[in-house]
Amino acid sequence: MEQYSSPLDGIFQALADPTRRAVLARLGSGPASISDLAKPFDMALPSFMKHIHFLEGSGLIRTEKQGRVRTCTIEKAQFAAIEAWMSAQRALWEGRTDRLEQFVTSAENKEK
Amino acid sequence: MEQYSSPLDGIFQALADPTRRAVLARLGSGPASISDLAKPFDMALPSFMKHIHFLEGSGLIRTEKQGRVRTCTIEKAQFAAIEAWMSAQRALWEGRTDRLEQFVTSAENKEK
DNA sequence: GTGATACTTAGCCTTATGGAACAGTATTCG
DNA sequence: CGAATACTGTTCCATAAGGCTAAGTATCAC
Repeated sequence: MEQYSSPLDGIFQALADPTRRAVLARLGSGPASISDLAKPFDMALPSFMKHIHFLEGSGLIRTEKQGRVRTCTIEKAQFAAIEAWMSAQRALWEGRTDRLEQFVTSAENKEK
Repeated sequence: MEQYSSPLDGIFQALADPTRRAVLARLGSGPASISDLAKPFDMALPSFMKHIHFLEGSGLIRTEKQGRVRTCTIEKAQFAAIEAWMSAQRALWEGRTDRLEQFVTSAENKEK
């Protein structure tokens, strides 16, 4: 039924893990390499890399490799999707039916 | 059943599924029974119930049974946790180091 | 050129998730 | 009472998530 899922699926899924939220918090204060990001975590590098790939797949970060170092940067624009969903949700329970709500809820309906 | 290191784990995980987001959207305009909520979905009721339990476990909804009908209500207060995390995140990349950021990021650290 | 560094790739394992079916319980209706 | 309604409990299944090792590749430092 839901063959085409919303970007929100990946975004919220990415945020559901404390390791990934911590990475985002770290990247909030500027780009960093994989190994710098991994340092605080008691985790094997390939396991950590899965989190990075997940974050990149959700669009919340962007990565670029130069030489042997891959640098990760936060993708602030993607956070707008969360704000939009939150706004639409609030609009619903505040009984508002404005343009933003119409836009976002119709986008949600297309998920199914 | 669900053991999370932070309430945010459960909240974001709950939001990561389109069925559950649709349920929240529906509940935004007022409480509803399980079967009313389930109607739009092409899904067996026990499967649907898992989503309801998940939402209840995350604190995003509250349910109460009267007679044979269980009524679900959205728990708006829980959405504040998301807003708080978003604010903290924005504060980080805007270079602010105010009280809110201090509070929320220290709460995040306690997750581990 | 050798060795250290910084990822990558590829398996493997365990648990969680999202779905199903089927049977059961408890209310409410006629 | 008996039947329909509204969940609820149980079990099963396939796939994804999150962790691990071990081994591979590509730079960079000397």
